[in-house]
Amino acid sequence: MDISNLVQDIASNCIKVQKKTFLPGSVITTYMEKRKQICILLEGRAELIRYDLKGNKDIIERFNKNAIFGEVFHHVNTNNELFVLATKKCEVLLFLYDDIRVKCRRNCSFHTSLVSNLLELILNNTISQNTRIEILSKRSIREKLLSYFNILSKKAYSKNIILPFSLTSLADYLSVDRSAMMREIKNLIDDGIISKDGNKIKLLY
Amino acid sequence: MDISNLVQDIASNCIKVQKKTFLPGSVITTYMEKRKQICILLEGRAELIRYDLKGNKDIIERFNKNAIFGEVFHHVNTNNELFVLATKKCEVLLFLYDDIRVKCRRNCSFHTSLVSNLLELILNNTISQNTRIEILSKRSIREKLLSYFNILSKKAYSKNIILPFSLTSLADYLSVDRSAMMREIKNLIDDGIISKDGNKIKLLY
DNA sequence: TATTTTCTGTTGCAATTGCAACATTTTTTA
DNA sequence: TAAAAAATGTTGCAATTGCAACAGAAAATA
Repeated sequence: MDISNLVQDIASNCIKVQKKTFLPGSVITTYMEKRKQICILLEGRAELIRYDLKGNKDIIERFNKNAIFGEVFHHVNTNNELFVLATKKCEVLLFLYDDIRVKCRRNCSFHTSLVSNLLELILNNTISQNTRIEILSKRSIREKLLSYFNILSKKAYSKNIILPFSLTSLADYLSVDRSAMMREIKNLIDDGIISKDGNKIKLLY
Repeated sequence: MDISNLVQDIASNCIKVQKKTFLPGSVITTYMEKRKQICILLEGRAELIRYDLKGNKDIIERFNKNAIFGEVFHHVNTNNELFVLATKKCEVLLFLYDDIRVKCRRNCSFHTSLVSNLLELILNNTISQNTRIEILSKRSIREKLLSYFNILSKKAYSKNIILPFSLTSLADYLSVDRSAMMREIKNLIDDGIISKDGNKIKLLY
């Protein structure tokens, strides 16, 4: 999908869509009840975070290019605020869901196209979410790892896969303790189920 | 959201949207690569299932009224087929994503409205998914339970909550062993954090 | 290039969890 | 309403996991 056309259109159209730049460390948005904001990350990297009761920083999600996020996608409560922080320089499209939904009824072609683009972005997001849920549903670290490796393998049409992020991030994604995950990876290697060279994994079954 | 208008419209319109009835036990759809089907459950109850390597029936998701599902939402592989089975009598709307996406560009008001409705359904689905992911991300059964109870409590604006499904289903939803969950619920009661009467839970903090 | 930060890898230990196997109660179905 | 099925509740035990605390390698930054 190409969002650049969309951005072009926006420049010459009516609804309240903002394009903004955020420097690393700055707050792109906060989620608070009933604002229904949608953001599209055109460029850069950001994190959805929350500070828990003990004051620990809790990274809930990481966003890369083409990610779509915002409070419309979350059940937000007043007493646990969520922030989106830029971790690299970000270009972001910001608008309100209601602006899209309501004005669409006027049958303006631009909005139709925006909704259609939106649909595609959200759909991609949904697929990733379903994948993650399926992995998180597994009961053991071993099953989580294998399930994740299988998905990567099928996407790549190969038994040789390259982890798209660091092992530390992988542990976050699988939502398990990193050292326990490392131990389990070692077990998988010892059991002859996989082999590993850096961030390259080979499935041996 | 009211989907009945949408269904009415469909009767008098052009795209290939089917409305079908399924009896309990029958297969509503199977997910196979690259068909991009979308289904909306107007009435009834269904389950997304898979048979794992050992032949165990694996319930991946449960669908109720207004649920939206279909292979567009999943990364599907040829060798692990997914089925949607009706568990009660179901009324289902079936169509292909591409039929919606492509014809929308012709700027027909019905399709615009369908896409807009679709957007809303998918958005609801995304919110549920994010909620579930947040819960599944917790490392212990206790945290999972509390996190889930909190969400229910905030939705209900009350410390008194009613579980929307059985404890057995709750264990499935949290993706933990049922007996271990029961034990942890007892611990929460013993520690004076919650009280419980049947499917009614009271948060004591 | 030197220094700081992040990432990888490892281990012991205690706590949590899944599993299996029950009895009992409630709900559904014939 | 009787019988079957599903849900609840409980427990011991073994396996898995998280946690803490390291050391060394690699990457990022000044």
